[in-house]
Order: sequence, then C-alpha cells, then structure tokens
Amino acid sequence: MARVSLGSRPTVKDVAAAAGVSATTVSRVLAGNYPVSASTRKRVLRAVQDLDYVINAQARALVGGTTRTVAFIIRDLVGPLFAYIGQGVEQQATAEGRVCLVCTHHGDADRELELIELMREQQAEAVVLVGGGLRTPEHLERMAQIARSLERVGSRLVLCGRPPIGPDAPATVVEYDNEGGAFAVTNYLLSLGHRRIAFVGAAEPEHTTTSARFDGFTRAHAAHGLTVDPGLVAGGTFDRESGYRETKALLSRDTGMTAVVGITDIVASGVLAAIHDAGLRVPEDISVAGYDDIPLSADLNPPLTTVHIPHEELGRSAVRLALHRDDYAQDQHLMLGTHVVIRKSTAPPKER
Amino acid sequence: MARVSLGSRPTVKDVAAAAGVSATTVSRVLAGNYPVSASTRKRVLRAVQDLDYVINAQARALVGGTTRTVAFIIRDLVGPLFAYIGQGVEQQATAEGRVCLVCTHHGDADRELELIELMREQQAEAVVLVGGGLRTPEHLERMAQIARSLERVGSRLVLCGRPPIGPDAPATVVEYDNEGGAFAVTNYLLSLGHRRIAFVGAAEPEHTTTSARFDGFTRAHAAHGLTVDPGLVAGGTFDRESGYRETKALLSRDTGMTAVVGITDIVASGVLAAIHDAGLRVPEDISVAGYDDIPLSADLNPPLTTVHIPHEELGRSAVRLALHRDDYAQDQHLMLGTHVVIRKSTAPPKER
DNA sequence: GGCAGCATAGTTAACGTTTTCTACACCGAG
DNA sequence: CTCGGTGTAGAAAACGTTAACTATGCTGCC
Repeated sequence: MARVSLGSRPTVKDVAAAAGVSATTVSRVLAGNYPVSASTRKRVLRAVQDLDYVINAQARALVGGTTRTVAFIIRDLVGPLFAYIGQGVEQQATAEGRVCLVCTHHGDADRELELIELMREQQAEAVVLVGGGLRTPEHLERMAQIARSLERVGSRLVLCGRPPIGPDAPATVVEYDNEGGAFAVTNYLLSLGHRRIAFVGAAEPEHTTTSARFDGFTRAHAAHGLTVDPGLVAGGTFDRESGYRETKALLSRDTGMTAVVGITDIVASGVLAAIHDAGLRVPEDISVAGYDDIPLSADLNPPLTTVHIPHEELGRSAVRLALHRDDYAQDQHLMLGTHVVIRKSTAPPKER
Repeated sequence: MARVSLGSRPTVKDVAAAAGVSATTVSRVLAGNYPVSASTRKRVLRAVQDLDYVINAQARALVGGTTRTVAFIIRDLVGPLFAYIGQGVEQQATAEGRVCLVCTHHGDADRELELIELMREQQAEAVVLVGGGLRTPEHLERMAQIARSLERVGSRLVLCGRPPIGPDAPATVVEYDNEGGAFAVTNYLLSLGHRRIAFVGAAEPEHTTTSARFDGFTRAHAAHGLTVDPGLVAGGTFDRESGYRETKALLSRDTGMTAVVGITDIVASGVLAAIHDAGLRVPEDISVAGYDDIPLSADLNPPLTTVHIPHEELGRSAVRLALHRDDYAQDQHLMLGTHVVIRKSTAPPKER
C-alpha cells in the first residue's frame, strides 16, 4: 500500500491529508496529550504507517524548546578509562530519554573549548566534560565564562572527573577522590615497608589529574614523616611508552627504589615491561602499583595493584545531577570515593 | 559590556537590533555568503560578541535541510574492538564537519532497530551500524525496509563490519574479510602441524561474525583435506568468562586438542587463563590464537597470535563513503583486508 | 540628465512542529 | 426551547533561521 513519495520526507501535513484531518489532530494523536476520537486516531495512525512517517526532531525542538540531547566531550573513545565514564554518561542519558552527542578532543584544550561552543549551538541540555583538563588561570577563566554562557541558554556545564572551576561558575561537578586514592595506595606501599618509592608520570603538573595524584603521593609520605626524593619523581605522559621509558631511566640510575607508582594503569603496564626487561621480578624485586583499575590491570603479569575509580557511576551521576538540577540543587558537587585494589604486583620490599 | 538578558538565548533578531541592522544581514555576516560592507560587518560581529550569540543549529537545520549530523549505533562504548571502529567513525565525521550522535544497544537487536528509528527522527545524514548483527530472514527484511526508509528521507544506512543485507537494499557496506582472516589463522595453525584444533565461541551461529569466522575455520580444514570434529567446537558468547568456561570443559574431556582458536581476543584471553589454570603451558602444550588484534592481545601472557582488523579505517571509510556517495556511487561496498599477526602464543604441536 | 548596472540592505515567505485560541456539534438541565 | 457544558476538531501564530525577492542609493556611461 505505502503511498510514499520518493525523495521527500512526509510531514505532518502529508499525514493529515492522507487521514483527512488537520495537522493539529495528527500532532495530538502522536503526542497523546489531547482527546481524539477513536476512529480519528485509527485513521491517523494508519496514515502514519502508510507514509512511514517519523517526526522531525529539529522542528519539534524548535517549538518545544528542548532538544532532549546530552553532549559529552571526551579525550578519546578508546581509552578504557574514559570509555567507561562515557558508557555511564550514555546509559544514564538513554535511561532519561535523551540522545547523546559525542566529540573527542585528543587532549587539545582549545579544541575542547571549540567543541563546547559547538554543543551550545546544538542546544544540548547538558554538556559533560569527561576527564581531567588544564588548570591554568586563563583556561579556568575561559571555562567559567563558558559555564555562564551555557547557563544563560538553559544548558548546563558538567565536569566529570575534574575538580570545580570556581565557586561562582555555574557547573555540576562529579569527581572522584583522586588525591585520596593516591594517598591510599602510597600509604599502602609505605606500610609494607617501602621507603624508596618512585612516581612515574609527573609531567604536566598543571593537569588536574597529575597534580592531584602527585599531591596524594606526597601527603602519604608526609604522613609517615618522609619527604619525597625529587630523584624518584619521573616525568612522562599518560601512555605506556612513557612508563616504559621513564622506568628504564630510573633503573639505569642507581636510585635504590623498591616500588613504583604509575600515574595510570597504562603507564604502570609500561613500568612492568621495563622491569621485566631489566631482568627483575615483580613484586619480589620491585613492587608496582597503578591507578584507574581499568579491566586490563587484572590481566597484567602480575595482576596489578591499583586504585579503583567508579567509572560508570561517575558518568551516570553526572547526567543525573545535571538533568535534575532542580531536585539536586543543593548538591551539584559530588565526590565519589576511590579505593585500593590489592593484587599481586605489590609485596613488602626485599630484606637488604 | 555584554548586555545579556538572563534566561533567554539571544536570537538573530536580538543581534540585529543591537547592531541596528536586519536579521538577514546578521545571517549574511555569519554565513559570509553575501557581500556586506566592512563597517556593517564590524558592528554585527561586535553585537554577536556582546550578546554571546550562537546560532540555533535546529533552526538552521530546519530551513537548510541538513543537520550535518552522523549517527553511530554500537553495541558498547567500551569493548576495545567496537570503540576503535567508533573512534574511526567519530574522527572522519569530525573531519567532515559533522557532529556525532551515539547510541548503544548492548547486543539487543530490537533495540538496535528502535535506535535507527530514533536517528531517523534526528535526521542524521548517515546512520552507521557498527559491528555484527543478526542474520535471521525477518531481521534482514526489517533492515532492508529501514534502509529504504532512510534513503527516502535522504539519509543513508551504513553497515560497518557487517555483511550486506541484500542486493536491493540501499546501504553502504564497509566490511572486513572475516572469513578470510579465520581461514588464514586456522591455515597457519594447520601449517604448523596442528590437526586437533578447537574453536571456542560458536554459539549464536545466526550472528554474522560468528558464522563467517567459523566458515573460515572450516574452509581451512577442508583446504588441508580435513573435516572439523564437532567435538572440538565449543559454544559460548563473546566474553572472557565464556572462553574460560568452554576451555575448561574441553580440557576435562579427552579431546586431544593441540590448539585453540578463540572467536575473539577477549575469548582467547579466557582460553589462556583456563589452560594456565589446568597447569599447561602456552604454546608448548597448547597453541592459542585469537581474533581482532585488540591492544590487549600484545600484553597477554604470552602475547597472542591473532587476526588484525583495520578497526579505525573501517569507521573512517564508512563515514567517507556514506557522505560522498555521489562520488563513490559505484563502490558502496568495500571489503578491507585482514591479516594474521604472529606473536608468542602459537608454536608447532608437541611431538607425541 | 536619464538610466543601466552594481553594491548593499531589507521584506517576506518558507521550513515542520506545537500551542493557543476559536468553532461546532451534541447533550442534559432548567 | 434555550443555555451552559463537554467532547472533538481546525485555524493561526509562533519557534529561529535562511533564501528568494524587492528596494535603495550610487557610479559611470551615453
């Protein structure tokens, strides 16, 4: 039957004509928010079927005022860490009847700002920034400004896994206890008896994740009455190569280290590889700990002691808080807990 | 300065009023497709800045006819395989100035159909289906119908990593040589001298990925004049648990197998674990091969021999072909090659 | 000086919905 | 037999933008 005209999308008018009613009536049948007689409804639904009609979401958004769209902006789609947060965002958004827009910035902070602007054009109900970001004063100021821009148009900036940008900036913040986790895992190593603990991945101290984790590392030392030896702090970025390279360098110098904390599990996997390549054993010769508890870490050799982050919950909470910010007005800043997951890559240091 | 009225988004009219020009002129300045005097342009741009104006993408799409949006529908955001394809989709879409909509269906085929419908409402320029899908006649027919629905409204169904749904269905197809890769890796094991090779993960034979891989497995045997022993074919789904469980079962029966092909790397990682737990060594006692070449496979113990899929290229090509289907009209069906990556998990079988 | 042609700007009508307001029967009550 | 209500339907305006026209000065040419 399907009397469809090729090449052009049927509109509510076409359906109305086919059903012999007005556009208004079609709209009402579809929305179900107004009484329509059973026979009319049947004819309209039949016409909808015949014409294979679907509503035009843009037009509806234009008049309805809301797009039912949530945007999330993320470094990459592939990192196990970000992807899990993204998954949480997507799931909660879907559960709330929203559609998800996604964009990646590959670590480029300026690009991130551009993308937020793009999402403002798209009228997203919330713009979720996933993962850590820069913390330079200019960037923070720019971000605060963006938060206000978004609020002005009824949208909401959401920081997911990133600390607040300032007290006056209207943003929803869902973070995890980055510093606390670093403290806990370092404290655990110190409790095992380690005294010479290296930290790998400290480059980019203006990056929020880096600084928080390093702060926790430092505070744990302080809690044991120790200070961190700068010679045990290695730079490097968040990738495996970097962990490998920096650890090789540490091993080549005679640092006397008995344990290594990698800034992420990915980095820690590089650390493990470097230690193995040097003919040393983990944890017998050197203990290794990571951060993030990505799925990979349980499968490493040996399984990695690390800090668990509630990835998905982070994403879900972010969307939930942002969309229901009227109900959750008082707590638009949520801090989720982290905890150490002890596996096989850590043990007390060798007796000297 | 910024004379912004809180609570309501400035429109082109507001900007026009602020700049003392008409809405048309503002539109022209922003689009840059019509001559406007330098002084007027300056005033308009100034007003745009002052009011913090951004265009309303929905309204533009409504009149312009195109949303500059690409949708991709994927099983999950987190699987290393799908995520990489998704990354390719996202990158190419961004490169082409499009925005990405993303939805996940978690393996639910009906949900997938719903999502396509949703994307049709959203007027996506292309709807990319990532990963394998059902291949039952009803589902194929339904999919063909959807392909036609999408075409009718100027959109395009894109199958990425999934075989065509039929000759008459208007769809762009970018697949990889699933069967060929399975043939190659099985052939490699047979060439090493293995004769009792198990296949783990054969449940859901109506799933396109499963059947293609199993077909390649069978064909390689045939090419060596062998037939597959049904006792060596284990069911199970695409997860690690399943690989572990099925392998345990195989090992408990006295099958005499000397090698195992996992239907995915994830499954193969479960296979490895089961073999280790049984006190056997890989590859000395049993060789193991996977499929997908996800990043994890290089880090398994031992590093996994597997079949490489050009994940990202798959996603990129999908979007490229779909958006430029006028230029690529003749080849809207692309098959990308796969190849075996030989690592340490495979070796000739033990001498009996 | 009149007028074609050009550069610039404005008017108006779309795009596909929803929403408000209005209209028309029909029914029971006074 | 009229009147207010109720149940159903349509007309028209609005959402924010763009594109097709239309309008207004100028410049320069005959």
